[in-house]
Amino acid sequence: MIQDIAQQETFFHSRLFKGLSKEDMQEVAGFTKSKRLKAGSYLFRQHSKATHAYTLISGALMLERTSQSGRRQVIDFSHPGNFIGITNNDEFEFSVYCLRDAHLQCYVRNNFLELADRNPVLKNNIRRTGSNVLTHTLDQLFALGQKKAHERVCYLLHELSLRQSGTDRETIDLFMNRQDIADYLGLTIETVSRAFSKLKKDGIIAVDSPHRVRIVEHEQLDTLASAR
Amino acid sequence: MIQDIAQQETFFHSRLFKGLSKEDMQEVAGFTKSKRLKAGSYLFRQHSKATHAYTLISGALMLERTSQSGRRQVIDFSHPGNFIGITNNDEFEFSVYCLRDAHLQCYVRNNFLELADRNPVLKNNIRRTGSNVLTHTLDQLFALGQKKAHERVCYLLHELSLRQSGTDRETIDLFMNRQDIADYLGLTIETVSRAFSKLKKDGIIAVDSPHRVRIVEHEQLDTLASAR
DNA sequence: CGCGTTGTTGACGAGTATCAACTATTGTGG
DNA sequence: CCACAATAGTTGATACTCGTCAACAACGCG
Repeated sequence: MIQDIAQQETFFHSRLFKGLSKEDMQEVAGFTKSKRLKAGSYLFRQHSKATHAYTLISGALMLERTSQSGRRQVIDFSHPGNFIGITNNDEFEFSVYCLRDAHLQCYVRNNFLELADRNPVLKNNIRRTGSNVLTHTLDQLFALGQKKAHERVCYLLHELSLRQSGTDRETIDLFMNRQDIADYLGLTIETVSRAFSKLKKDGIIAVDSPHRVRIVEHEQLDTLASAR
Repeated sequence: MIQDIAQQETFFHSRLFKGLSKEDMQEVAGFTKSKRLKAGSYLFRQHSKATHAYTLISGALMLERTSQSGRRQVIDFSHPGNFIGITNNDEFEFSVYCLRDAHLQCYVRNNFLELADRNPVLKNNIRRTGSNVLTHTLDQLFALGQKKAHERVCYLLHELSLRQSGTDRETIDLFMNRQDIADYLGLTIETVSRAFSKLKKDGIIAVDSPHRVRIVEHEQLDTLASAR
């Protein structure tokens, strides 16, 4: 119950709707549906028609892209509050996989865009969200092109630390597995594992369990994350 | 003179203005200026105000991004016909450097966006162009994350082959230097050089001069370009 | 023609992938 | 709730790729 209120807050305070009036929000509510998604299923697939857009209320998602030869590149991980499905194309350019049982707000794309046409605030918010996708991808590009394995892992931990909800920036909940991390950072699972071991040995992080990591030396982690 | 006609053609047949009426084009012309840029100078810098947008008529540009630590990631190379400066943000997320004396069409951003608001065709074209930037970046991400040095070089050659104007898909004009290629592919100049040598030895390309390469085995090149 | 810049090649070492064995964790049925 | 199996993660040995440093070659320009 307390969690449900927190979830609603996440919805209304999402960057996407920041600055919208009560009336606007009611119109949004008119073409919005709630959706539950089980971990292990897909929200939508690469190349499917982009009929809807989504806000993640709770749970965790993963954006991935598969090449012709079947190899996967993980593009991003989604936290509550994130907006998914803003695409300039009519088709999605990636698949969205559910890592943890999720609750989403689901908007009809055409209604959404139409409202955005009339509402400069929303329009601007959407534009900025889209821009952030590109900025993020460019940062990732830099990480893959320039950084070493353990620096890439720091980059991920730094990102997760900033984005996860709640006030605790130290304890990081790794809701993805090692293969997902590897495919995100352009590494193998073994190298990712070794990177964690190295960071642990150097006293920068503490690994409580494979999916629960604490940042011990935040500054050193940040330095490594933005190295090169 | 003949070249000038060709350049005009490039402007009017640009994907950006595809499907626009004569009247629309006249309005576009109203807030459009011609601009010449010397090789070695910047069209605009990262973080500068995005007041204008551009179409490249002739010459060659390079999109790059610099990290806090001063390291450079080349994002893309621009050919005649390409649209530059579509950004969701108010600031540019990258710098644009002129590799070869360029002729550009230069639009006032606000007028441009305002017309786009009224004109669904143009709006759609802009949206698609923006989408292509993301798609391209995602492809590059995949290349950096998954491919080997010589495969990345093939990926670049394949791209250049597809995009360069003219009918000759075999002879490739490398208007950037080895450092630019290295920073685009996340490699060092030595590795890039060795990759060219290997492809030459394997009979896939012929290197007429450092900036002039012929594709001998197109199929093999494509296979390597899309490997993994 | 000499000089600076750009590109190539070689030797070597650091870093990452691969293969394999092992350990920890999670899930399932009794 | 436990035992066991299946899955996920870690560690070690080794090979290969790529980066680094250094020398050399080719090109462009005054």
